[in-house]
Amino acid sequence: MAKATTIQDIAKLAGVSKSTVSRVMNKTTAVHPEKAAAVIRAAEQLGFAPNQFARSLASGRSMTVGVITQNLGSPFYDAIAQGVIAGLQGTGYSPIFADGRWDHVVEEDSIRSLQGRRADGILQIGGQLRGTDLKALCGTLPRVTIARHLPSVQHCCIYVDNVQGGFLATQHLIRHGHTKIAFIGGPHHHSDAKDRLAGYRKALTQANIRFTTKLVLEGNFSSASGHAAVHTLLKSGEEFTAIFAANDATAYGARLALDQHGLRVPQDVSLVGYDNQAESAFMIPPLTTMHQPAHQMGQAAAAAVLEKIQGQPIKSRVFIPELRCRESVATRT
Amino acid sequence: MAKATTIQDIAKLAGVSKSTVSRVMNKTTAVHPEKAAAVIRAAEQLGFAPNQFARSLASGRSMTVGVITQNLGSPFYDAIAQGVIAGLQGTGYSPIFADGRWDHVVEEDSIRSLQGRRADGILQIGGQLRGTDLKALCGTLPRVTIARHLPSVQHCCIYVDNVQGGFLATQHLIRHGHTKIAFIGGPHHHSDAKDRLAGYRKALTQANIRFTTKLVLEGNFSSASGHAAVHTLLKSGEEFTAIFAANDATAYGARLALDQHGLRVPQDVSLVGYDNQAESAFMIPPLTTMHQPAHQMGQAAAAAVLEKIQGQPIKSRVFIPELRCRESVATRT
DNA sequence: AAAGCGATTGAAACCGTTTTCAGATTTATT
DNA sequence: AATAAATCTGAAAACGGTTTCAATCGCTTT
Repeated sequence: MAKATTIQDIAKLAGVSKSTVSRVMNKTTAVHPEKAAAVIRAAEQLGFAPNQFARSLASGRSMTVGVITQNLGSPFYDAIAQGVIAGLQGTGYSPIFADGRWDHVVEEDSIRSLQGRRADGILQIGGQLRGTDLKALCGTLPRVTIARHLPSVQHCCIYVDNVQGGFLATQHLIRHGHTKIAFIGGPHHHSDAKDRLAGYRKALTQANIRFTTKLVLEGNFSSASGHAAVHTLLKSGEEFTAIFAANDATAYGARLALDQHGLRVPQDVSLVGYDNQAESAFMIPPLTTMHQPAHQMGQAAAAAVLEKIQGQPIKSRVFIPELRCRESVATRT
Repeated sequence: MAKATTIQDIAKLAGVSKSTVSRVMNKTTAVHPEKAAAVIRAAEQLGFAPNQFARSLASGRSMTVGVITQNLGSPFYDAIAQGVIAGLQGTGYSPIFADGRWDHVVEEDSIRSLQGRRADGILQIGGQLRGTDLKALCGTLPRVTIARHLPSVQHCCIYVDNVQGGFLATQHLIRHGHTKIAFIGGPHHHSDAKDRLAGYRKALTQANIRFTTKLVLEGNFSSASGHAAVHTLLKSGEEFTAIFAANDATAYGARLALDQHGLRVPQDVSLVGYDNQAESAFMIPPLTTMHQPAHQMGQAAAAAVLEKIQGQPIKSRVFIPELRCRESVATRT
């Protein structure tokens, strides 16, 4: 490969020293305007792209932030990742991704690898590692966690209040006259799913509706699990007039199963999802769902980690999900 | 931050020279087993994580491949990106992403930035840059393009045959007795959209069905555009019994618009999409669509660029999309 | 006119590896 | 036993920047 042009080449062409070129590129010290111009001209002429490795090695800063993702491919997490990318745009910092696959071990490896690449900060999207482990692993490396709340005060988390989200969704159904509301959740151990369930129970309690485990089904955030859950529910014979699904994908599956059993939405069964996935507005009928500002959270987290890298103290931030009313909920008469 | 341990520290602790430590770490030359053991012990004791920057700077290889994405957030491209990640897993190479946003200028900047990070290879997903520009920009840097066909022989492309895809989708409708088939495409200048349209026309021609521009609508791959297109189509008064949408998102929008006009799918209008997005299997009715092996393409591309980095010659590869028959197409009687 | 000061500048050290080169030690070959 | 070949090893030179340090220059201040 044609050897890349270096700072040295530019120095020669512009008739100055390496140091001066470096100063022009980084604006760290004033240089004579005339020489600066010459340097810039030379750089353009040679198509100079500074070697980030050399730069990082010398300066000790890598100008990257490590992003630990889990299951890419899920709309909510994808949107966060895109928010992170957007938030880093134009800051001089580049994201470098490592996948944790919701697995302690893989996640730890990923962090190690990011450390090897000397990331200046860590952005953790979801994940399994407890706060203390994370702390032990990263030391004082600036880090912020997205979409997860770690109780450690030291740790900055940008997350949404899932209890409140579950509460609002359920309350919406209750306000439309529903009392027999099924909940299709996520895996029992998943904290988001647990929180949404807690919100569901809270709304029930507040409305003096008796909670019954017969109306809560376990899913795994997939459409297939929503589909299966509705079959199970119908077979159980338990009555219900509404379903709150722990995410939109689950709601899609539930919707299809209802249709296959001849139940109409919303006339026979009302349906509320969670995530406000792009497709939801075009479902039949358009799905009422909880909107989470995922993109915005990603951006906020990017900004936060940058501040932290600059040594500023930052605080955790919690977002409140919002109800998006569409047409999948009907009033129970 | 506590200064990271270096190869030098290990050398001192193990009583050997830096060179020897390096050799042990990389297994480049045999070293006396006893010394090697001492080095390994020392490394573990100190929790050594080699500085990738220094390593890359010295060796000239970065062990990264630059991935240029366009609009992240679209299922097809996302799936490719995930395939790339999967394909790189365990190879020692890490992906580093840069977004091109379907914009010449941004894309060029992204490539520059990747060059600054001294990526060993470039993986371009979609994009605008013509082959020649790309070549001028990257020089001999190994690169492969995904989901786009650049005619330059020198260039390796991993793509799907969109003409064939459009043909198969349309043929499927024709075989079910449809002759008045509308096509909701993408932007006129988008090559995927153009190719799918070409396939549509080819199928029509082969079946001796007259092509009319009144049945082709311009969309932009969004659900909203599909929704709008159906409104336009219905208002135009042009008869049709089937719709072929250039992607699934467009099909969702079309589906909703049909529903809002009291038209049933598939009884009144048959519908075929393109992409086989995860949600499509759970639409009402489940959507018949063209499946593209996106994940597989991403993996293939990752493997290809790795081979190219190792100096092996590689060739372009074209995938054929497959029809996934579900329930959105009915036989016209 | 001597001294002091700020603005510029280049030389050289340094960042943590890899890699080349040559020397030292062993082992194999005649 | 002498020589050649193979095996290990450390010193030192890259790699391409940043940063410290001291020096130079042109002015301003006593």
